[in-house]
Amino acid sequence: MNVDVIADATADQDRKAPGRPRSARADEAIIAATLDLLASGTPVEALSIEAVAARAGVGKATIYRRWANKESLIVDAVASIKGDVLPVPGISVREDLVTLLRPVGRMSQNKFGRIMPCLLNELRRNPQLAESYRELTEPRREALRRVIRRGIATGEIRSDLDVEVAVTMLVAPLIVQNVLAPNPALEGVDLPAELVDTLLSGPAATAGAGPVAAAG
Amino acid sequence: MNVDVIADATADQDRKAPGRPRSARADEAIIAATLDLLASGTPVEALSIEAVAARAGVGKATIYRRWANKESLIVDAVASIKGDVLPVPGISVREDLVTLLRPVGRMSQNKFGRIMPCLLNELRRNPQLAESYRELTEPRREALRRVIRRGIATGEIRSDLDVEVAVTMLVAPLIVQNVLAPNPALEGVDLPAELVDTLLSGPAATAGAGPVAAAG
Amino acid sequence: MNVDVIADATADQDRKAPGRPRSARADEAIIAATLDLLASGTPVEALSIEAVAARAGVGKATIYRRWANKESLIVDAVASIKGDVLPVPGISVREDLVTLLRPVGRMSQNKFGRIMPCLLNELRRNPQLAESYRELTEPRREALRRVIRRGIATGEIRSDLDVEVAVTMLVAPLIVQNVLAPNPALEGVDLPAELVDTLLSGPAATAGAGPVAAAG
Amino acid sequence: MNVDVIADATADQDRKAPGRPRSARADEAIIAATLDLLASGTPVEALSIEAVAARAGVGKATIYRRWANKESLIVDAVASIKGDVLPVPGISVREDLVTLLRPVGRMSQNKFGRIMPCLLNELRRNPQLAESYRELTEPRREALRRVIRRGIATGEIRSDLDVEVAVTMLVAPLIVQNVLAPNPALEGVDLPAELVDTLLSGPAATAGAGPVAAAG
DNA sequence: CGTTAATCGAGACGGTACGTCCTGTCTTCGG
DNA sequence: CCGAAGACAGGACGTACCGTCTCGATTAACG
Repeated sequence: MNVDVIADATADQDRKAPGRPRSARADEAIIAATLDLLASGTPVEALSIEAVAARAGVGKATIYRRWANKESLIVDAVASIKGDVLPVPGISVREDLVTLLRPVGRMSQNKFGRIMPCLLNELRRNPQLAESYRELTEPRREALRRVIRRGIATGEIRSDLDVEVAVTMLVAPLIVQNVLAPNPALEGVDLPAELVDTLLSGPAATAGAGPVAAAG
Repeated sequence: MNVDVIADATADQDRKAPGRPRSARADEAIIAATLDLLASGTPVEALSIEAVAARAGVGKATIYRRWANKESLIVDAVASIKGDVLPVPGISVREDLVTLLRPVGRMSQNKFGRIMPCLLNELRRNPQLAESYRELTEPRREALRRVIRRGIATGEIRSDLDVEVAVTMLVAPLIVQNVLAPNPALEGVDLPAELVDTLLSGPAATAGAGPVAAAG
Repeated sequence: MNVDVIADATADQDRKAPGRPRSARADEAIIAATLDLLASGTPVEALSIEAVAARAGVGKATIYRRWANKESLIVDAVASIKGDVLPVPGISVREDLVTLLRPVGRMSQNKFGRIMPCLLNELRRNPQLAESYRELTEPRREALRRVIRRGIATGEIRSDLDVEVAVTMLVAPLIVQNVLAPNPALEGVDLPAELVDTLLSGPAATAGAGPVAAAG
Repeated sequence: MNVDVIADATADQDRKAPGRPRSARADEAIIAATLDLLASGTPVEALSIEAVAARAGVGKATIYRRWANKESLIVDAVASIKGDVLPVPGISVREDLVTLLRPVGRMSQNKFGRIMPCLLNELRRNPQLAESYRELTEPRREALRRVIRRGIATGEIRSDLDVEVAVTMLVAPLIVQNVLAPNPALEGVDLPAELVDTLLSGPAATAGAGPVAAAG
């Protein structure tokens, strides 16, 4: 969130600031330039204010007047893309989970996906950015949680599952595979489907008979 | 890989290079200094060759003579720590898996763990570093695979499990939780144990007959 | 000459440059540091921009923004010391000449004298520095010329003398003796007086009538 | 003088050193390379041992084994060119002096002349180089002295002249004009002739009457 | 005639300075 | 007051030499 906007909001909603008001166009141009640069591959550590200012057609001071440092600019830029709406789930629990996970497995193909990987290294160091990150991913995690709970209610999923752990086991492999250190052994695999099957003890659902029964 | 080693390999394995040979002590000092700086918190992007040279007591040219750039120095430095041996697993499959996963959950407490997080952001961009990373983690993954296969053989684990997917579902959540974006909802949880339980015991509970019972 | 001054002179004398103007304090600090280092014995070839920047409390870029290289910085630094005023001459032509030459014979004892010798080697290569040098020495040469012309007018000096050649014959031996290659055979000699006597009195002695006698 | 030769001379003239003797070809190649580089414009301060070694086809250690530093190499290199013989003087004293001075006025056209200017800056700092310089110039000065004394004996030159001062007054202007800081006011002048005329009280010789007499 | 030892070219060593670039801050101008 | 422009101090970059050192290979005199 823009520092001035915060200040204005907490101090005086109605009174006009003296002098020339800040240009909303500049705000937008700066945020857009930041996202553009991140999406076009610039790693966060190499994202220079100078480059952002140049691409936004704005003076460096104009950026520093609004954000205290590079990190908070990035936090705001990231927070601004929260709009990306979520797909609506389907009918079968298994199908719904796979549907929800699939875009995570194709992260490198949308804007959100191209920006995220650049930020991951900063998450450890920057709690605010981590917060923004969580705010962005939370709706997706919540959707997963809802489907899992629905599955438990309908008996499609066993009831002793820790929902949070389950969600993490579904999402984390995709993040690691797509964003950090792709494992060549998993390259051709339809990972979202495999993950769901593995978690939900596929055999019971796919063959009608669990592996133990088959082995017995 | 060291530039000279490359040269030797492509040219002539046996003939000695003319002139004074390169100092092995310098090699070691440079690698050690690099790892020290990484372990002491310096982020990869802020690791300067100048600082490495100073800490190693070495001229900058001595570094540039061996490595073309910062990245390949880091690749070699990382590759050099592969020595960290693995703990030997125990008896019960469930216990063995938890034992193997536990150190991953405590990565921030050993040298390897303090260095790794600094590198993750580079993995996407630098295939060589990614290769080094995989070489380092592969023995740990292989140990997990062996235990899982043993469990399948003894009937403690259902046989339809894709071993690679299972390994990833165990490891990835720990990496994400400890290194990237800790999820506050999982903060107090004994994640290694929860992961193993979620993966292994689920089917047993839903199918009415656990693998242990079947094996008994 | 400062690069900016050049730019202004060739482009537009009146229009202000955009952006923050250059700091006059930095200019002065850089020139002062340069002269300090030269005067304290640093030979021109060992004068490093890095040292100048450090002593001036200035970034290297601030120096390179103003001067393209070390040489032109030195040219400007030298040009800036032209202020050293000249002593006023006395009454007798012979005495006046000796008075004017004496400081040249004691160059190693004043600031100007300690800096000059460091520059001589550069004069051949650097026409701009040679120009600065000439601008600094010209007032002194002009003073000598005036005295010689006065002597010719009053009859104290023979009238066929080429003034420029005479000035050079007085000054060059002192430069060579004090700055370049002292001749041991002239070590104890009061060179300024000897030079004037040799130049002026010679003809008088051979012709039987000294200039003073002629003027008396 | 070569460091080893010194050692041999002071210790034991006859006993041969054990081991492989030093290569005379290397000595010559190094000296020649040094003079080449100096003559081809490289200023003394920019003459790198590395360049000398490269041009001589010799290792750097081969140079440092013989000379303690760059300066003493240059001293020896300069000393090695003393061979340049002097022209023989003519009949008239005035003509002889002009003949002797003329080559000094054309220094930039022979090898000696192209090397000398590079050295002048070092003379102040390096007594050994100054000594070499004096040894090289002394024969020329001595020739001038002899002619001047001959002129005094024959009555062509007045007898009260300090010979050393006179020599300096003839030579120093040429050095300054040709090597250090050429005075534009003297550019078209036949300086050697003018100097001799000015010193020898030209009028007496050219017009038969001294200036004082003419003015009286 | 083989041993011996100082030489040779080559090149790595720890340093220092180079001139460039970019950082985040600051200071001025014109609108 | 705002925007743009650009100077500010600082510091890392990768290169070039410095003068020293260390290597394997020569090479000449001594034994």
